[in-house]
Amino acid sequence: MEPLLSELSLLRSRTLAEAIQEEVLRLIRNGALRTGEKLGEVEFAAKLGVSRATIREAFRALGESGLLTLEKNRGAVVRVISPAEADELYEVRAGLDAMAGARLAPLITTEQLEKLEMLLAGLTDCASSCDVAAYYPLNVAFHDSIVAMAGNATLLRLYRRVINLTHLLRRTSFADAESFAASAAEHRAIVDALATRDPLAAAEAMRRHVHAGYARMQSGRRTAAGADDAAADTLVLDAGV
Amino acid sequence: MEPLLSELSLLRSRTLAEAIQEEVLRLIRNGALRTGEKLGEVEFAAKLGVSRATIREAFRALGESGLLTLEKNRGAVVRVISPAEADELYEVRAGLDAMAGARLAPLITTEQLEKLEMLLAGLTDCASSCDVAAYYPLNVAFHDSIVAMAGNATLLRLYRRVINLTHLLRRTSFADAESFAASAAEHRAIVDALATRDPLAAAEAMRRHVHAGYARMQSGRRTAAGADDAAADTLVLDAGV
DNA sequence: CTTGCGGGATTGTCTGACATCCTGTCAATC
DNA sequence: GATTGACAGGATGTCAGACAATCCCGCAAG
Repeated sequence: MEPLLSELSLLRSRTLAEAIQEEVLRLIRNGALRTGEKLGEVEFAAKLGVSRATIREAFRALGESGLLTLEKNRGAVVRVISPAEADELYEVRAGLDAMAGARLAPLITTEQLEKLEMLLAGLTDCASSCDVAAYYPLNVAFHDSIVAMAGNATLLRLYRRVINLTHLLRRTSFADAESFAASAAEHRAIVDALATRDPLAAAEAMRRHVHAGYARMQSGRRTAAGADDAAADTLVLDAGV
Repeated sequence: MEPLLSELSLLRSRTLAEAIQEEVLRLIRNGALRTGEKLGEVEFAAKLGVSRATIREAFRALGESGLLTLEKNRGAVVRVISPAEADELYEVRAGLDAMAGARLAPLITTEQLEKLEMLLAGLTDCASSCDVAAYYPLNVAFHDSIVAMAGNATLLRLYRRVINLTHLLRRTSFADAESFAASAAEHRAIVDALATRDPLAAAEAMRRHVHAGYARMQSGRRTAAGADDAAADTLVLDAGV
């Protein structure tokens, strides 16, 4: 974790606790920290080269954001999300995405449509070459862009919070070209609906995509059950939502 | 063994920082802390009888929750919400309420309907007697109950976060019986729509109510502009949303 | 009026300390 | 053998104090 320190000393505009907060989020996102894992204060402080007080500030913020579970006298663990909570999470996410779609559709500009088309082109490229590793960040950017374009910063904040929580779910990639194609088609449908400028159509396209993606993720996990080895753990990919 | 546990369990399960967090929220809610007010660490630590470290943990969590704005080397201030952000906030709230309504309508039980009817009866009582002080908490309870009944804990968490943010807005009460009546009618419409068990109708009733309530709040503030004296500051009431 | 310059106040961060609580172990007991 | 009790070790909750970096404000100079 030496690279963190060099980065920290360079970023004077951020507080140490904030930097650590982001670092933990990064560690969760890329799978270095896994669900249920315990984060000892002294251990973490030593590893990151900061004091316990700073670590505790970061942990408390992460607890408030829902990424960590803090229990008194028992420390912090990476939050465990039950299947039921995952359902809830994706239902809420579908609702937020639908909101963004409904808001954006009537106001979307041609530049924004072009940007989405560009992202979509990248997505279909990755899909056709089955490059799952490249697909994931593009997919995240695609959805984040739509919500950001909706022009409601409060909505964007909530959306990103929910997205961060979804990173706590063990992500499974779809190896089959079929799922790739379905995901790509849904993305296409979203952009088309936005181009129509019809709020309801855009909202529905978004909602359908999230639900379908979640369903793909669940079926993917179901088929991948048992093959839960180290390779699967380092595989950090989304379900094509 | 119950009596002892009541006090002990509170201290055992709650950390000092968490208690302070709630205390600050309470102070914001009842108007003791006003928007834009600065919270000095040492001052607050002395006032609450805790150390700076604990205060900083609480402040960081509150910053993450959006109630405080933390700027490096500049301290914490109660977040200031611009009119544009207020618009965003209520739009998001309308969306969340609509989600809850849509989810609850098909599954609502008769007991739940009865509870809502009871809350509604209390609301109309307060409305007819123009008891604004009693109206506010009932109103909050009414809406919170609906979202809680929706059975999506994640949604409820997000909803409460948004509601907490709305507490940062200077609330203005409607003195006129007209607004009272409108609010009561909308609540009636919500319960009726839920009783229908039609998701779309319930969602629309919720959404309309939030938007109408926000409009009432804005018009109330507009007419109350200028009469912005101490009495108005201590008046902690909602806009009948 | 603007600019530049202290100096006090506040924040960021660390160290060290101590009481309390949790956890795992091991022996005593039933 | 399972349950209980006691105990040591480690982790957390909270505090006090320290110090550098930074901000803020007033005042003098231009």
